Amino acid sequence: MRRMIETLLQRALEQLTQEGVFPAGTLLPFKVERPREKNHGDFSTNAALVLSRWTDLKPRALAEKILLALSLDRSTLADCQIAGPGFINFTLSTTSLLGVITDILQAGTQYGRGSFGRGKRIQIEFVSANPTGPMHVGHGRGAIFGDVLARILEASGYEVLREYYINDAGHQIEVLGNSVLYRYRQKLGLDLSPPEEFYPGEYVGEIAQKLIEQEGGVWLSCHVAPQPVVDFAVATVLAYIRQDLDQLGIRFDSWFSERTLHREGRIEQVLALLTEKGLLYQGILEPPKALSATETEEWEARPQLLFRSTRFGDEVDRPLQKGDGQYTYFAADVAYHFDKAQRGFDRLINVWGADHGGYIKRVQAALAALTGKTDLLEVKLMQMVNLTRGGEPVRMSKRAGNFVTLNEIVEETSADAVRFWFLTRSENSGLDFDLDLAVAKSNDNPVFYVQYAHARICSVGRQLREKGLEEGEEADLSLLQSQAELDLVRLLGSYPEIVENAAKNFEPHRIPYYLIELATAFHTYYNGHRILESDINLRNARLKLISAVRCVLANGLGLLGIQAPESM
RNA sequence: GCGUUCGUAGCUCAACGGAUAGAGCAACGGCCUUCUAAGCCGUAGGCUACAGGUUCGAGUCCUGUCGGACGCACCA
Repeated sequence: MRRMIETLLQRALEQLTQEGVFPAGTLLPFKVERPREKNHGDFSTNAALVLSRWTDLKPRALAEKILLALSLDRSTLADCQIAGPGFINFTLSTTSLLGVITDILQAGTQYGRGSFGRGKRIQIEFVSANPTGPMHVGHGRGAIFGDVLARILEASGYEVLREYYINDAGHQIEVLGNSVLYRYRQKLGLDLSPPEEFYPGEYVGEIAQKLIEQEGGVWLSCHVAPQPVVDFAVATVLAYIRQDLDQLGIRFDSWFSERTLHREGRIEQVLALLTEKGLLYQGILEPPKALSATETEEWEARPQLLFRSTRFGDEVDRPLQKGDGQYTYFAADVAYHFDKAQRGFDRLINVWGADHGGYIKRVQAALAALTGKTDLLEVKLMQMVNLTRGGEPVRMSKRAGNFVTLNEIVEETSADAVRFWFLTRSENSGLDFDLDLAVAKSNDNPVFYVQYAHARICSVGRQLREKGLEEGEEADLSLLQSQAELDLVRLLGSYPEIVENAAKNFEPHRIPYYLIELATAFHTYYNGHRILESDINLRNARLKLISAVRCVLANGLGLLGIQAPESM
């Protein structure tokens, strides 16, 4: 419907160009959108406002001309008026408005799906939590965001690959291995002092126990974790992570191991490419400004292998090798992102925590250097989750082992509740998660409100059958005339645009907000109108309407990975 | 110090550069002999942190100030 109005306007503008109102060949941008205020019609365009600068006319005068040039079909567009500073507002005829009910019932689960992403491949990397411990709430936010974004993009026609980057190389992994080995030897009766660095969480002991059960005391005499122990530890932690993800209904298409980059010499390959381009050099970095005076004194200037990321907008050049000659995490990440680029995706999305914000420029610099493309990668930063209990902040530290795991939270509440809670904020605003509120399953979490609307509609269906009645195949929709009914229909009609906007802007939170609005409109309607009227025609028309509502609620909840219960 | 990001009702948050800035919670007052009251209706609550600028039009874009969060080699 919006497209139709756009086309109509386009034609009118072409005509006006021929008449000399606009200079020939000018680009004439304008927008058609649904006005917030409902007495501004069903659709509205800012064309006259935006385009008046190309003419001598005032916006309202130009709007007059556009209006005259429009060839309107009165059976679809009942009214068309100039309002405010020069908006042109379109009002649909009731027949055409009510038509969406039929559209929805025909399309079913397909309603709201779009095709603008068709033929494009998009990769989304998310979670990528280090396999050194269970997932915590912060990971959960990224996990849910990434999962829902993927679903929304798929619903828009994209081919989406969900990938998890496993940081299974580096110092942290050694620490994990040594932590497990320490517990393992302790459990087997050795009296030991803990290693200098180790993870204290309970899960470390569990892994050690499993190791004993599986392999007995073969590693008892080791002081440093041998590779098989490290591998065992990583594999077990990854299994925990998969469990947590399963519990939230999140799956990945691809698990990419950092270690393979090292093992297959991929880092050397990408460094060779950068060398060819003259972007590597041995240099000495300035001490960071953040250091205090004493820290600056301790700063050890040493030559390192550096990448000229400043040429691509980064603040300083970035080291690719550590003092001991090992590659930095960044070096592996350059190789990883080059690999992604070579896999031929049209777009890459990374979902990262806000604490990685300072990392974006250098990765984009690396991609720009290697591929020449500057807009291939989009990074969505998830702001921090502040965990509170009864309003008091809960301090979390992996080092101290006192963090609250994602698993605990999901168990205490539900996957649906956690999903909705996280999704009803835009990703770049901080998020407070109060354990007591979430556990209370109160109305503070509107997921129940939306689900309840769905359950209520299903309940009407049950009532209908209990009374031995049937929903008619055909219904006279023109009987739907009340304000509440038309409001509901308007909302139903806007759903596809909501999904499209969510996909285009990478903003999943638009869906839950829409669903709350739709549920509100439904609850209002339900309280004021009886569906199971004695008049069969009215009843059938209303049944069609609420079936359409049920369908959109189910589709929307489906996009969020949330259940649409038939009863509550 | 530099960078990123945020600042909207008492609280938690919405608002593709559009028209009179909206929800939920909390507060107050109503609605269950009828399809689920996990619901509905109403009242109250705002100089969108502050000051300039761009625009026909700014919570939204630009500059500055104030305040919070996150980050700033040799971790990942």
